[in-house]
Amino acid sequence: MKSYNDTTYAILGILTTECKSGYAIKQLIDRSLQHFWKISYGQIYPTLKLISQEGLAEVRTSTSTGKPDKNEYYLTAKGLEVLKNWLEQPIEQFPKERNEVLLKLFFGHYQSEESQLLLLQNYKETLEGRYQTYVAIEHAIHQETSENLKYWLFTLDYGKRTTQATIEWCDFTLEQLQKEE
Amino acid sequence: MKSYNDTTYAILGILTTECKSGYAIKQLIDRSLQHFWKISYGQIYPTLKLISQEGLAEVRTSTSTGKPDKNEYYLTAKGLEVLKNWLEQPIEQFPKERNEVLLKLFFGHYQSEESQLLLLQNYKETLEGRYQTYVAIEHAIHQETSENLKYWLFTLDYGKRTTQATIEWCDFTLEQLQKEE
DNA sequence: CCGGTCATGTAATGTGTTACATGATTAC
DNA sequence: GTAATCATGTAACACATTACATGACCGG
Repeated sequence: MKSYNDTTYAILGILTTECKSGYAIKQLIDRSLQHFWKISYGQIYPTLKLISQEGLAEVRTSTSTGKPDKNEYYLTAKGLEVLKNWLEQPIEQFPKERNEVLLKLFFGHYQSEESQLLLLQNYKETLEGRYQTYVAIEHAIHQETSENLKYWLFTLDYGKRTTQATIEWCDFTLEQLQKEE
Repeated sequence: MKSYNDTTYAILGILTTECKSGYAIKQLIDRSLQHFWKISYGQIYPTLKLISQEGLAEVRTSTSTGKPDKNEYYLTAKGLEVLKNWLEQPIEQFPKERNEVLLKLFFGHYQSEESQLLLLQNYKETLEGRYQTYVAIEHAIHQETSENLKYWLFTLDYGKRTTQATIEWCDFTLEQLQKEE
């Protein structure tokens, strides 16, 4: 079976939900998957074009008053098959992040103490904001009765746990840095 | 001040250590920074060329018997200044990872149970291996008396804490998945 | 009338990976 | 002899970001 990149599979997966237009896909990712996936319009629209060219989805243009026209993509049987096949494949390369905060801290010897503290304080604030977002999403989707709910909660739990651990690391590291002053 | 990409700053930072050749840089990153940074030779060698062209480092070729020649790059005053300047700049965009495991789990409704379990079990094993690596590095560098030691331990602590939290999430999620069978 | 949201798309650029090419030495 | 480590580099390709371009509607 022909293989595509992860961006394509992500979009294919989202097309199984209520989100069927480029704009809606961007929104869903930014609002609900932002802690483990990101995407730009520059990827979405060309990929949607590819998906329909490959016969993985059908385009239907829907018009509604008061809003611009939108192109909605509906998965075909072939599209669903490609998605399911990808889901069954093992992952060869487990994710390796690239974290600029850690990179700067690694070279902390050449950095001023103010910058070190500011770096970690800002990171911590960002993480606390994220944590609150996860809690808010959790409450919001708990109402739903989708088949997907269970899995969505798993990914939220991942976000909460790793964010919490990182916040604790920030606290500990800040403490260590301030102790020596 | 002219700005460069993070890869360039990462290399500039490493040139402050004992690692001064392309090969040594690759080794250091793969062995000690692998939980928050990664790089390929296809980035290293062109970037080193850029760094010397910009006058941020000087190249000296060292010959030793039994080994190929190597090009060693020594930071110039300008190079150190550029590095320090970057370290003082705040981070605008805090890291957002892209995690294929979570992406697949998010679409778990379309995945077989075996695949779900295998995905998480493999992920967990990988994480446990990583954790052991961090512990090993921690022991290895504890001997050193470098000025950098403190900061290196902070980044290792980050690795350990977030990996541990993710392992616990794997356990919890696996339990939930198996409960329903 | 201005900013926000809805909506689609392209082009240029930036960044990263992979495959290829080369070749010496060392240890088994 | 053959695999591993040391060592450098390029070219093709894959992938992602950003800026640009367009335009309607709605609320204040």
